[in-house]
Amino acid sequence: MKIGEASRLSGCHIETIRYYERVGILSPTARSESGYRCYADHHIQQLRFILHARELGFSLDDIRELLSLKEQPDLSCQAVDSITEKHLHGIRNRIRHLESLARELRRISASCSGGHIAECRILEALGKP
Amino acid sequence: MKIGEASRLSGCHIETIRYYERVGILSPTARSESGYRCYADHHIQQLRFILHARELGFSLDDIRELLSLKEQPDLSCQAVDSITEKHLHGIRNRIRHLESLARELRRISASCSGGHIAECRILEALGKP
DNA sequence: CATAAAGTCTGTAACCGTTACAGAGTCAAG
DNA sequence: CTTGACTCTGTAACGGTTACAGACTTTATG
Repeated sequence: MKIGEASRLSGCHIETIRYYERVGILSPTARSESGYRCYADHHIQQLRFILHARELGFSLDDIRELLSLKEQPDLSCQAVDSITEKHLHGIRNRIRHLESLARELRRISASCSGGHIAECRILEALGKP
Repeated sequence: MKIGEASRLSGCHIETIRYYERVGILSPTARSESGYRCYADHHIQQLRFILHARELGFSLDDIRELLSLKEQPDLSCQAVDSITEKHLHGIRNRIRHLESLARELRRISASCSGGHIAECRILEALGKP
């Protein structure tokens, strides 16, 4: 199967598929006589895996590791857990950070009483150290 | 004042200061005979403004606009409000998105009962479309 | 069978906001 | 005069794509 069909089946953009192969996330593909990439079912599965993991915010490095763990069925799944936990932790940190930004922004924003730029409390607040 | 002192006073890295000037966020600087950039107080204030706005997650484009609004004291501060609101809105969206990722990750993660990779529910879940 | 249209290839650059580095020049203190 | 700290320019890297340009191949239509 060629890249267009792989793209339709996996949901990944064509350019992204080529990119994944280039950076070693996706297994190398065979090539047709004319140089076209040939995809097999396991490529589609990998692409779906990558897509879903990306949607969940995993980095390509994480995904690379998850895919390589997947190849070793006898290993304990502790490593998988740990990657997942670390990622979840990172997400929670980002949420906390964004929440504190939102609080600060609301505070600053609430101080505006709708006059002219000269008396704008928002700009004033942003200028403070 | 030279860039080192501007950096110390503003809290921005030297490289970042030069970058801000290059992309037109920071006002152009005068140059000494030997080509060194010369900073005045208003540059320091701009840099502090930029730094604080960046810490609050505003994009450089937003900041460019905020700084240009700041130069027009007679305008209504509605434009400032609207940039702030839009940014706050974006942050809330990102929070919601991250929260849904976190929920999904917890769900997936909870399904793991600690066996081998072969039966790993996390990897299985990630492989599903 | 010729041609047009769609698909694919490679290589390169753009996006954002920095940061880092190389190699050259400048300035102040000892 | 030399050493060290500072600054300059230009370029490339980071992550994760996406978007080209220009060449080639395959498929569909006349």
